Amino acid sequence: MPVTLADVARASGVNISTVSRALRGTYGVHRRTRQRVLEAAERLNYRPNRVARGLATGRSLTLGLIVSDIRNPYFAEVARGAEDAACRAGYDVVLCNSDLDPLKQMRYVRSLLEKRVDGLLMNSVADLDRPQQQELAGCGVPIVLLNATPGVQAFSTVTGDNVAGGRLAGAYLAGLGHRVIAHLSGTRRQANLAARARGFLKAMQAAPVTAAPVVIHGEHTYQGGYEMTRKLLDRHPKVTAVFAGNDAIAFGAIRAILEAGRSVPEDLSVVGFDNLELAAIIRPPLTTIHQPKYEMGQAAVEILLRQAGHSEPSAPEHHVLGVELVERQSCRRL
Amino acid sequence: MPVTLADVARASGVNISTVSRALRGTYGVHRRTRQRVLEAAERLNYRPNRVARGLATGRSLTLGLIVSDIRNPYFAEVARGAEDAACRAGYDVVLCNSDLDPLKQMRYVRSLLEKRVDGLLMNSVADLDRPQQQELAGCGVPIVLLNATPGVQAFSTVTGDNVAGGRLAGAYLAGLGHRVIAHLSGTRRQANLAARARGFLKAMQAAPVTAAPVVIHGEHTYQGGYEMTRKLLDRHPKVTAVFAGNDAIAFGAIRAILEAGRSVPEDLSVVGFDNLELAAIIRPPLTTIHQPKYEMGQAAVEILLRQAGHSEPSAPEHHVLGVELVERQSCRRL
DNA sequence: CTGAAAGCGCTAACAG
DNA sequence: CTGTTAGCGCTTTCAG
Repeated sequence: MPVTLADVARASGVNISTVSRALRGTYGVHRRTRQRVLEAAERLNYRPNRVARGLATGRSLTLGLIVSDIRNPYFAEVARGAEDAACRAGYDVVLCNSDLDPLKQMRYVRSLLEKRVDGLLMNSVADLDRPQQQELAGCGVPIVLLNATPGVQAFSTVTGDNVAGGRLAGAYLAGLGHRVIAHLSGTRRQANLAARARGFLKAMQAAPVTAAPVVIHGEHTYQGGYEMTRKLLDRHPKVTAVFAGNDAIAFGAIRAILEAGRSVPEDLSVVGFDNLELAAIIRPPLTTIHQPKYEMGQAAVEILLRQAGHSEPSAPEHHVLGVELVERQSCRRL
Repeated sequence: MPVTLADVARASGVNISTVSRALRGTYGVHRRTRQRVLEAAERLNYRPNRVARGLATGRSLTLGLIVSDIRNPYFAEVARGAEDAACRAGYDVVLCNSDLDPLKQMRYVRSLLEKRVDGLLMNSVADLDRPQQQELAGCGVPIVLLNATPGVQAFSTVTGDNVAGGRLAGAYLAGLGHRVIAHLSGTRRQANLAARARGFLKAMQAAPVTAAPVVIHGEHTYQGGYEMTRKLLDRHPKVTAVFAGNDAIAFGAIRAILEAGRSVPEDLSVVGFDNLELAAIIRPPLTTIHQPKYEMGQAAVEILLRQAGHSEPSAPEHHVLGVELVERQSCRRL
């Protein structure tokens, strides 16, 4: 049904391969024949079949994006950056939600490879076991990992500067005069949250804090933040400031603080991490570490595109993007 | 480099077409030969090339999803529902962000068609001109539209019951004893917001309201809600309740109300529409009309899948999914 | 039940 | 500059 190269060739009285060349404008083709071809293609409303082209060239002009859940605004932002960059280069991206389930993750990877994607963008693969990681490493297409510790794996990585961010948050709070500061982190296996904690602790060492900082671990979610904070209020009444490992935790923390009849920032200062859109909207507006999510998606795709050309697996690239503190109204000077 | 059907055929001593049949389990193949083939495939770690298969069969097992912006939590939720349903059926979905720009939208459509997607899921095409809509209608793959008025176009549609939702909101507020109620809507061209307004007005007619309801139009965003509400507070001081066309507008409204030194729900009740996750988190928790976003994505994909089989264009299907009022704490009885 | 062979629509040498 | 000719890897008649 759809019109093919052969149809255009027939209509313009030249050979099919001439049509191919004329349409793509690679080789020299006589101006007049090219003209004829273009007209015929236009008239017949010719649309190249990218599947066929993909088979012939071995490149699908498609990238795979595996995130845990696109409903997480963090990943939505990354996805948008990735999609824009891909689109600009003529690529498109197929979206997969893994829910952080290793099996689901591998199923998607295999499926994408069968589709011959030219590159794979996924969040950290820390939850994959050795053989699975091996399989990935040897799959033949470039892979870039989001929020993975650079250099640990054989893959390229793009991440925000978590250590610097943690340090920034800690130093800011200390600079405001706080002396008893708590940190609400995620589960210990979350590499990026661990890095934020590390940075924070480093800042604490350099600061005139009176007590060793309290660090609480839990789920890195709104709910988790809520629960950690209830525990905190209960057990550590002297704390005057808290640094949350991410904004979701911070939102939960604020909720818990308000519910306990105390107020932010009068009684307790809080700073988050990520700078989700919501951070500016919530009351009080949240002071937080901005992570360039859109740019991270973008950077990841650019790496992929750069490496997709080479048939030899290229050396992994590692980008760590700068973060900055966005001051709003959830902290006060002591 | 990758192993092909021919490799497996060679390794198992049968013809390539036998391998093809054995692997897919369509036709009868002797159990023993099938066994041999499967073993060889396993041993060589054979992975079918879906591009090649797509070229041969004419089906790509891929769906296109065009939304205005995946960062909009509404679409993220729809996308997730769509992706889950697609995945379940062995399809995958490529994500496109159109920013509601008609040109971008058409570019994506063409690109997806070149890729031979088996179906297209996109938000309303109201902003496309006639020829563009024609092009879509004749493109040869099933299309389902989100939030488009059912039956107006030649396409299938999936939408929430906007009229019922608007009516629900209006009746609820009236039932609470409010007599002067305002509605904050979007631009007039937004068909779904217009439908919500219609439902609301209908409820107002049936209610013992004293004044004709105030309807304000503006941007259907947080910012828009903020601005409409400032105008409202300024010009219509007697209003005691407002129905916002969507949650984003409602959030902006609440913000404006609080900033004006008044409180929700003590001074002013507000109800939203959509039931974004955020609605439960914000203070005060927002009473709103729940729209089954995940299910809408799912339903849309199911239509697509059903129609993708038939070579003849199937008759458009229209699903309007029920909505319900979720009562939280942003409204009070008068 | 299995093999041979003809494509799917396009690209890419290789000749002219 | 243009035509010929092989494929890309898989499915699908059509014979056997």
